[in-house]
Amino acid sequence: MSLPHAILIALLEKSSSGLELTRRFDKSIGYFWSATHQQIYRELGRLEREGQIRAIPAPQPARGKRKEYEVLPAGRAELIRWKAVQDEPKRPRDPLLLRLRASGVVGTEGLEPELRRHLDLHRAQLAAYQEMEKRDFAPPEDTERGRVHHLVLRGGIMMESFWVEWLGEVLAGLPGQPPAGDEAAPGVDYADYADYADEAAPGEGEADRTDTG
Amino acid sequence: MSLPHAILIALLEKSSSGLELTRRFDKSIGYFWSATHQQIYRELGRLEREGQIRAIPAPQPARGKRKEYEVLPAGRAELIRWKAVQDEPKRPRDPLLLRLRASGVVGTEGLEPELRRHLDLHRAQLAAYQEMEKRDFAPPEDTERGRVHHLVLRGGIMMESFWVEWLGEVLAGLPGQPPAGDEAAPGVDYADYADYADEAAPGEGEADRTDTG
DNA sequence: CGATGCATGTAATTCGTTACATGATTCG
DNA sequence: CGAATCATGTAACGAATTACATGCATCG
Repeated sequence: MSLPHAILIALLEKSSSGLELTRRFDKSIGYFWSATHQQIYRELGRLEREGQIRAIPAPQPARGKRKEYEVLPAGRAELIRWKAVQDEPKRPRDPLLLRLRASGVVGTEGLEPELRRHLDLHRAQLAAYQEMEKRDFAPPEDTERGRVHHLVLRGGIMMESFWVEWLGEVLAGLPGQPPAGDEAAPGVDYADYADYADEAAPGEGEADRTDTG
Repeated sequence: MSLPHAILIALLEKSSSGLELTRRFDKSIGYFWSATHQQIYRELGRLEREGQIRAIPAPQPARGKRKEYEVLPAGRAELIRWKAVQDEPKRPRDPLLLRLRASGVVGTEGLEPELRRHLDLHRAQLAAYQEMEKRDFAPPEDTERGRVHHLVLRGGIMMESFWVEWLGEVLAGLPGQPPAGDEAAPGVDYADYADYADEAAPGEGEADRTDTG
């Protein structure tokens, strides 16, 4: 539940209207926390009701009219509180990895173009980040915020590098049919293999479970 | 919307009961697609109603009794269809990155222990994956499924390596206060800076878009 | 004054999370 | 028998996604 905090951060960096926030969530902030305008308006309403932000009074407020929000002391306090909260790293949930794994049971047909497409997208995003780094972050960082933003951008760069590298490895390793043999290699049973990989638990080597063996 | 497909994959690899699936989703499959038993039971019900899977007939079915599911032809067909579907890479949504960015506006106090904790967790996960790789995947891969599982595991390894590397960089760069100066460096305005970083859009510099990739 | 784009919202649905409920099995 | 454990579920809620609705501003 971090969307309200993402909004507080964005507003502390610069007071904005709902649509401006939406635009900013398509750029820098959105590079690691995305949100649609519907989510944003809903949260803005909630945060205002709770007294964490307020709409800067306008001369003639009206429905379809621009409304700029700023963070109130309660909002800043909430963000400081939340900043130090502990929370477990979430397991990734990536459909592409799932599609790859599906290839293990129903074949790889049709997957390769999608892998290539993603590789291109990640390459482009990586190039964009590197361009930003070159342009916006010169070596001697002189503000706390500058250092932090640079570290976050480094995260984006390294994350995209990971994708580019891994997708390259997959594309190199996937279409390579077995050098001379067939699909079903001798002596290996599919179901057993699945069992094997599933049961190979990482740190549980000491406990010897007698029931399943 | 990939949970049903994750379940189809798991069941094709090995027919299982709901609880067995839950356990398997804590291991290999869960390393890139997590699910709780409540989600799993709900989906199993839905998939069965839709004729994609069936419960293997038991001698005496009863409520609290083990029920094993297997995939029906319709389910396999659906998985084959879904496997080739195009879909955009999702933007990451990571609270830790958000907390780091929050440090840019409300200070870094209290964040460092959390960063260290995550670093340790990712180091442990990386070690576990590397152990699995060493144990389960010898160089000459002889089945399609073996190759695929290995590539997926490589993804896990490289992803965890990314975290370890990046968190190391953050911990090295974060607490380093400005060598001799103060928080607010001369000549830099916070609001302008935020604006600057936000407006630095990636793909819009058509003028001199030097091809870096 | 009507069309277009900008800006702010509502509604419906689906997916994920948390808490709880109940039946079966095993073991002392 | 009763407690602990395994196994299968229900219910309620919150967050995210998708589709739709409405009001203002400008320009011809």
